[in-house]
Amino acid sequence: MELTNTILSLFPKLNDAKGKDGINILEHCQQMTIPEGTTIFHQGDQCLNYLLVISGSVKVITRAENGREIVLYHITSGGSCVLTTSCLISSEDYPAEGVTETDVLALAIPKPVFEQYMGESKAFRKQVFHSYGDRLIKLITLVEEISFAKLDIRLAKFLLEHGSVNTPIRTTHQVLATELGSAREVISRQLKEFENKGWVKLSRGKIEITNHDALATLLPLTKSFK
Amino acid sequence: MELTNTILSLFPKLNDAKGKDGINILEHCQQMTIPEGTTIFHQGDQCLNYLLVISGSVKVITRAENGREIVLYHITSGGSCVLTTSCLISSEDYPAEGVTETDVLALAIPKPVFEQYMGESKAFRKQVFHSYGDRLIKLITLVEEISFAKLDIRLAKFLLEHGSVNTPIRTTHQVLATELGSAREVISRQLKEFENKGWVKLSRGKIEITNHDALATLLPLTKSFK
DNA sequence: AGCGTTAAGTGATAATGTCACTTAAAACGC
DNA sequence: GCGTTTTAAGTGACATTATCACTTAACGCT
Repeated sequence: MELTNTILSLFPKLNDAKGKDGINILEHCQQMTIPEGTTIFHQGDQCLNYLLVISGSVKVITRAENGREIVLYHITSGGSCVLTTSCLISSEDYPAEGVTETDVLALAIPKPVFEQYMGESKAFRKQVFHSYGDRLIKLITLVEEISFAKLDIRLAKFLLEHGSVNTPIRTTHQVLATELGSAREVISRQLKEFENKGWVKLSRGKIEITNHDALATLLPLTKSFK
Repeated sequence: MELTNTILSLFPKLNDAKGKDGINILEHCQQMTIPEGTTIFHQGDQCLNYLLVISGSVKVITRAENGREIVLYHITSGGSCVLTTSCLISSEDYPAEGVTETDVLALAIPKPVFEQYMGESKAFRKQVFHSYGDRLIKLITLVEEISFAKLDIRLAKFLLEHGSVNTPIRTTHQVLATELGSAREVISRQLKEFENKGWVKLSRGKIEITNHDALATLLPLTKSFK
């Protein structure tokens, strides 16, 4: 079946995730389609499924009292929601909120099935742990960037990762600010500076990169940039 | 045995962590004593054991190129090092460094034993997952605090959590700066302000809280403060 | 074309970080 | 005990980022 192949290419480990009964875990999953803009979890929620994202994107954010937000990470094709997983087990409150950024196709593994396969399939455990490790590393990298990296550098990095000379970035300054944990005005000013230098061209809801190399010279030649 | 009881009181789940052979996981562990100031892991290390901390404290930090550091979290009695665990499985580079802050007594579970019990003991899995969830939540909270909370509030919170009117805090401004991801000068000035208001009394290497309630009024009445 | 909505710009000010120092306290060596 | 070294803390000037209270501009709709 076509979908099954897609799933297996995204989560190769699942292929080997067979229980004692020899039944592949995929037989116990349920597909879900979630429309854009849905809050799939927020602080204090209980969670009854282990979620694997087949297509689309979920952003995980945390919010300050004054309404400022910061994106912690995105869950895209092949990712799983470790935060809800952790809540499957530890049931602590988690201080974050997950919102679909696009329509999302996900695979839901019910809690009892999840627990069964965690015990029975080493491959499945590996899959789950891998996701955890990824998130931890992403979060640590985020802390590092927020604490140490200057905003112009982080902004340049974001622009280069999300656009190029002939593919403009379609987003608002507000979204960028949330993505980088800054304030809209700060982003606007920084972008304006880039524009004054002739590195980008701005218009409402759109940022065009006009000088890729100049932007790239801002970036440090370190681990954090690939 | 006395030590075993200590261990079990710290990690109650381990008591139930028996393999198929009925042998408790504790039989396969090895005790380690690690002197203060030892770097137990740093970026790129491989790790061959799952580490449980029995006594003492390990700080996990990340460092900027310019030498500034920030403490990500501490592993104390009853904690385990999920970062090395994640590297037990996923073997990605982790962007952090672990240093013992005191002499540390730890239990090392060799990788094969770890994997065996992960498969065989639900209790052990719970224990491991719980640690993971804790860390994720701590890191998310840290991101939130760094991004949104003002420094005076974070500093006040730290002071109240680590000292009281008759138990002064013995530490340097530099250590505090690292703990809060700020710069020494900023901490010094902020502390000086507190001193001018009569809330604390400063001397070299020591901070005495003289007005607990005044400090406490800075803190917001939210989730992040208990 | 006019209106409401959303995106972006602006100036003033506050908070925090950075740099290049100075000053002061403790620790060490003899 | 006293000078020397090391470490901790203080200081002023300046850069960066955040916040606030707006204004201006672009777009989508009827």
